[in-house]
Amino acid sequence: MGLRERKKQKTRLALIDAALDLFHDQGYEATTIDQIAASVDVSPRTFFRYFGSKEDVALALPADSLDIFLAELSDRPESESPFVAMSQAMRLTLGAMGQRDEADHERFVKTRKLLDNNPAFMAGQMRLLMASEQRLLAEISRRRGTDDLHSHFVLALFTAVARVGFEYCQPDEVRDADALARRLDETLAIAEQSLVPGWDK
Amino acid sequence: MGLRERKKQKTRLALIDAALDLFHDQGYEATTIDQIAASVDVSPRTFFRYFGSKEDVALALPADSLDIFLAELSDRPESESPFVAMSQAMRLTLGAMGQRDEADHERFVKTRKLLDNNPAFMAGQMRLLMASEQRLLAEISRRRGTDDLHSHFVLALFTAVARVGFEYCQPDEVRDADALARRLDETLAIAEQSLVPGWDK
DNA sequence: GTAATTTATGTCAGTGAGTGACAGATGACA
DNA sequence: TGTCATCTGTCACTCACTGACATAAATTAC
Repeated sequence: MGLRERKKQKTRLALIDAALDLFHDQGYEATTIDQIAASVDVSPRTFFRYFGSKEDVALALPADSLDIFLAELSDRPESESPFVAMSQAMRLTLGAMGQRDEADHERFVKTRKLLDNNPAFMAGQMRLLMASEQRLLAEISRRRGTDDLHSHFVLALFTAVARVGFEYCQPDEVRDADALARRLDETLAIAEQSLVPGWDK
Repeated sequence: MGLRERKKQKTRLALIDAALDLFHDQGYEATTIDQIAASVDVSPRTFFRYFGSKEDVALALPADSLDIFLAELSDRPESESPFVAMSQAMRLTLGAMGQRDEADHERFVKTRKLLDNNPAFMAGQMRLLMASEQRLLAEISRRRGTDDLHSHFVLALFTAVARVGFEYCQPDEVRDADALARRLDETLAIAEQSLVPGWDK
C-alpha cells in the first residue's frame, strides 16, 4: 500500500475521531462540518470527499461492520438455514469488533454512545441496512431455494432481532462489543423460543 | 370549527397535494420548497409552519395513519395478546384508509407510489414509528404484564411484519388501501405459521 | 533523477433546507 | 367596533452539500 493510500486512511480515521469527539462534547446538531474539518486541518470540501454527509461520518463504523457481516455471511456453510447463518455471521462480526486494536474499539464505543443518545440515528442505520437489502435477500432466497414473500419475512425478522439486540440500553450501561454480543445472544434466545423449528426453511 | 381552523386545514391539504404532485412529476429531490409554496400561493416560511421538513410533507399521510393506528390499538379489548391487538388495529387502520373520501384516498395512493419509487423514505417511516415507540412499548408491556426484553422483541417483530406488508411490490402493482390490506394479511399468515402459540404472552 | 501523468486537495461560488425576529394582516370575541 | 390572539410575509441568517477549476503532491515512465 502506497503513501497516498496510507495518508487517506489516516485522514479518514482522523475525521471520524474528530467528529465523534465533537459530537460527544457539544452534541451532533451543534457540531458543524467546518468544525470537524478544522480540527483535522482539512478543508470542508475535503470532508465531503471522504463522507457523503454529516450522518455518514457518524455511521462510518456501523457501515464497516455491515461490510464485515456480509463477508461473514458469505462464508457460512450451505447447511445452515438463512436465520442461523445470519445469526452466526452477526456473532462473528461482533466478535471481530471486540478483538480490534485499542483505537478502533474506542471508536466503536464512542459510536455506540452517540447512537444511544440520539435515537434519530436508528433511521440512519436502517438506511444503511436497506442499501444491502438486495444482497441479503438474494442470500436468503438462495439458501431457501425460493424467492417469495417468506424470504422478505425472514429478512425483516432478522433485522428486527438485530435492532433489539443493539438498541434499548440503560443510560449508564457499558456498551462495548462484548456487552452487545451478550445482548444479541439474549435476544436470539427469545427468538428461538418464539419460532417454530424450521420456520425459515 | 371556526373559519380560521378550516382555512388551516385547507392550506395543509393544498400543500400536501401540491407536494405529492410535484414529487411525482419531477421527482422528490428536484422539487424545492419554494415550488411547493408557490403553487399554493403561500410563502416558503409558511410551509415550514405546517411541516417541519420536506420529508414531513411526504410522510404526512403515514403520520396520520399512525395516529389512527394508535387510537385503534387503545380500543382493542384487554383479552387480546399484544401481537393480536396490534394486528387487528392495523387491519382496522387500513380499512379506514379504504373508506375515506375520494380526495383522501387519492393522496393515499399518491403517497404509496412516492414511497415505492424512493426506498430512502423507508428510513423516514422508521423515524415516524420510533417517535411512537415508547407508547407502543408501554401498551405491549401493559398487556403482557411485564416490561422486559421480550416486550421489545414483540414490538420489533410487529414492525417487521408491518414493513414487509407495506414494502416490496411489483413495479406496476396496484397499491390502494385494499391491496395493502391483502398483503398485510398474507404477511400476518406467514408470521402466524412461524410463531409458536402464546409467544407474545 | 527528471518529466509526464494521475489523483487528492483548496478555493470559490452557488443552491436549497431550515430558523429566528419582527411587522402587518386576519379571524376570534367582547 | 375595537381589542386581542393568531396567522402570515419579509428579511436576514446559518449550515449542509455540490460543481468547477486551479494547484499541489504522489505515482509512474523514461
